[in-house]
Amino acid sequence: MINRQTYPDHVVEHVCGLLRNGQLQPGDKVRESHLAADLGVSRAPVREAVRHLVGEGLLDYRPQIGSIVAKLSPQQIIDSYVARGLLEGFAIADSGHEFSATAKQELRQLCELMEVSAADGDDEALIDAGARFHRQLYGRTENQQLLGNIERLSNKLHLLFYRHWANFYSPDQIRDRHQQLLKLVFEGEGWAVEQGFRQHYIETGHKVAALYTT
Amino acid sequence: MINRQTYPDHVVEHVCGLLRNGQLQPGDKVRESHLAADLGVSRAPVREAVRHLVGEGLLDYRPQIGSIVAKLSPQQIIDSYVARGLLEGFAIADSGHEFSATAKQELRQLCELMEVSAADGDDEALIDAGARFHRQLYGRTENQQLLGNIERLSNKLHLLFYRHWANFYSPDQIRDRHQQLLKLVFEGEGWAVEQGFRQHYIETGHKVAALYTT
DNA sequence: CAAATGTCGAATGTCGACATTTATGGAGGA
DNA sequence: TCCTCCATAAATGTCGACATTCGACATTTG
Repeated sequence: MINRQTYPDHVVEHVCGLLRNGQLQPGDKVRESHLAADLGVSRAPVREAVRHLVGEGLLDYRPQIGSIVAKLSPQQIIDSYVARGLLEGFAIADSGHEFSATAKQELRQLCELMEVSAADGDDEALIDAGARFHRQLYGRTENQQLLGNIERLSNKLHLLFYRHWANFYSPDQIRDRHQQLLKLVFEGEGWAVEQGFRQHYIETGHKVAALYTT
Repeated sequence: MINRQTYPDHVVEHVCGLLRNGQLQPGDKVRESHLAADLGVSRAPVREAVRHLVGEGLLDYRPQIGSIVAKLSPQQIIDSYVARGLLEGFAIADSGHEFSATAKQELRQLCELMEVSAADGDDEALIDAGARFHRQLYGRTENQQLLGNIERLSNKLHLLFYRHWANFYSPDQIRDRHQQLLKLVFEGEGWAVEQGFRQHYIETGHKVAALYTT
């Protein structure tokens, strides 16, 4: 058995699941005892999982009080997307090797898939295609340190906000925006690539943040 | 009491202290029982502290085996410094407000202080001045998300490698390198600032990594 | 003699219980 | 009616103990 699955991992998965299906929403209290009871384990592994999620930025934690699902302010939302644009843009611009023809083809197909999914109103497929699109790009970096940071941030934003960004643009716009990014990437001008992705995420960040200015 | 000091915090401080004074070195095993015994607490808070340090990247962890002080490969060292240059450069270039005259003055004095400390062979003062120099720069960002990432990375590199970088350059070079960075920052060309800091850390990263190619 | 195997000690993984702190809700008084 | 205070309940913080797993050494076998 290569990767031994310990209890804390299960708990983390469980909480992520609750976040995904909306049973846990930003601001909700996360009670260790409840998680422990639900999963039939003691609080020790649950505490580890919770502390892990706190480290990931998915939960906010205050000693003696407990933890709640992270509730980012509009500014924090923007900041997070800015940071992601910075990291992803650099990762892509910095990854040395060329794209194979099949890799380019795949990425272009993902743009089409996004448009089709959006047109069909299949948010899940759209979001999944988007995630794959971006991961195929930033995943090319050989800088594992960078990759880890990107994935942490990506996962956090995905779990907290994935519900929303499907509705910001028309199917056409979604395809065009991502095709434009691809054009920058394939042309290979580092600085332009970085600027492009920064802008891409700044815009998304502002749109998401606008939903939380109540 | 604003910030309640819990046991795990003490343990984290303790481990960081051991890293600072060299009693813990990369690759050393970190035993929960020993830490618990040394600090007179049970293993529960120790485990939390260890998991926290794992999240910070200071410890490597393998289930059922335990954790060791992170032992970065030369490539990982370079990657980490590249990431830091990326984050710090952007944070500085992106921070909007101008420098006050006193702020500029303070930064220039830190350059001088670094030179003097290096000339005196006072590594501790040199390292401290360097840390303050960089923190005064990147700390100007209002992007808390970014700041958190920078400080995590900064702290990690500091604790793992602070012993070395004092010896890479002559006192003159140290002062000149940092004065050059200041010049870029004060002139305010965003892209040049980012490039400058990236280069600064790439060079440092390669020098540190070279020490670990045994 | 080398390699595989069995055994033992030690460290981690998990548990249940207790101590401490916080939040809640009601009783009492202004 | 509203505020204050206190009592109660519930959640977190910590502890000690047990179960399980890993690593190392001694032993056996080819």
